[in-house]
Amino acid sequence: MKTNSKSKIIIVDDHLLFSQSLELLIKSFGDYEVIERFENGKVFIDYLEENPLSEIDLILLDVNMPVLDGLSTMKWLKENRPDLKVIALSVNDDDEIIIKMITNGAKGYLLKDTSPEIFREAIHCVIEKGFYFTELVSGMLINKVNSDNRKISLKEKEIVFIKHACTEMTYKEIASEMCLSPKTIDGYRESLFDKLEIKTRIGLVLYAIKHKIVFV
Amino acid sequence: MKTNSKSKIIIVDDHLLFSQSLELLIKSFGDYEVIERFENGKVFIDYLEENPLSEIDLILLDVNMPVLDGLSTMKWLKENRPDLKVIALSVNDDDEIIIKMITNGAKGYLLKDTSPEIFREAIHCVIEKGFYFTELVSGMLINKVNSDNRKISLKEKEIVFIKHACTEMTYKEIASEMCLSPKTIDGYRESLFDKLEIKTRIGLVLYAIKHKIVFV
DNA sequence: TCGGACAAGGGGAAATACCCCCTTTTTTGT
DNA sequence: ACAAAAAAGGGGGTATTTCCCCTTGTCCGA
Repeated sequence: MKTNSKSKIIIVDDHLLFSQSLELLIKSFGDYEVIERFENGKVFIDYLEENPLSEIDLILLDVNMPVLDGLSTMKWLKENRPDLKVIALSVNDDDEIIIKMITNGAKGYLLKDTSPEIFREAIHCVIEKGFYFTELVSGMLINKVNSDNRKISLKEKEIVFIKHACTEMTYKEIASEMCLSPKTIDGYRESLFDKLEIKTRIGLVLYAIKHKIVFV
Repeated sequence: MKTNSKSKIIIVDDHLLFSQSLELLIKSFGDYEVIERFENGKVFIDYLEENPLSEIDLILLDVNMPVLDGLSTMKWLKENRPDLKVIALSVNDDDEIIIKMITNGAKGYLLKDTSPEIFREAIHCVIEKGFYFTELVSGMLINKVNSDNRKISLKEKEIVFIKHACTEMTYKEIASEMCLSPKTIDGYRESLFDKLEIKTRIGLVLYAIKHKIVFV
């Protein structure tokens, strides 16, 4: 039956203007229909759990959303519904997040300034062939597998310390806040300086902001 | 003739998916037509200069764009075409930028997660009555006029110093970089701490990033 | 000629950065 | 199952940097 019925698409995006408009754009292509729209990952997952048998050919998933964001949603899908095909949509071309979305199973990653023609081709491609990657994304994948293998993994305590370090508290104050001796805090500091290749607390703050450990 | 012809709208947004989709949404309302779309302020202004007589009822202006952003475009419009009505569209509800867009003549400010119904009402309102402000924006305006009158103005040297302070250089190194005595730098530091109500260099870094003096 | 900005400096307390050291628990490899 | 190896927490001491207050001169515009 699939050959003569339209492909079923779901949109998950908190920008209502965008998601409703996008539905119209997709409709105008003629080959697809938007069966549902959700404004964050949470309500989308709720829907999937209540309707496990609903037929879905493609999911258009926004990366930046409140409540449950694109990456977390992607992780849930990888775990629970790896059968579903997802194209991630985003305004930013941040290396990290693109890699993460793809390693968690996204079949495509499009920026929102993509032209409607390419968008249409990507939808077609993913539904028919299973994937679609732009040059931007392919290039990034090649770069990443070649170079960035030494992954810096931060432990929970370190993250907490970094967040505190991004305030005007002194280390002593941070220590008492975290119920640890100032010496332990000094140990965290030193090992982080070493690990992150920085020399001052300023460097730590810049690192934290760049890697979205803290928000400004 | 205006009463029985559709209102003419222009969209300026670099997200092609959004802008093309939005055109469809606006068309679906029935009362409006999108006569042009541009992907940044620069090409839009070029168009205005070449077609100074084109009839435009409303401009939907994205705030975050490459080449020439929403605010700069708004300033140009205030200077050169104050007759044109603009609704600013944005994903972020940053106080500063909202205030700036409005003080530069925007007749409305909508977040992109606005519902299509409110969007439609806003368009209607601005074309007919001249303005439309959501509660978010009104509340912000009231807050701002009441509280934030003391403007913090930074001098060029101070800006340069702040940029250097947002690196791992010591104050001594900054001094030699700026060809000043460490003690002069110390003076800059102290007066800034005072002015910006901060207590540590960390606070200065956070301030600089928050106010986009430096970028991460 | 007064005030105010800018530049420079002295002295000192506090915080930060950088050493080398120790014990206890947890994890891991085989 | 057991030893080896990390990881987590704490300690002493020192050098450097940051932070703070207070003074001196100069130049410039009102």
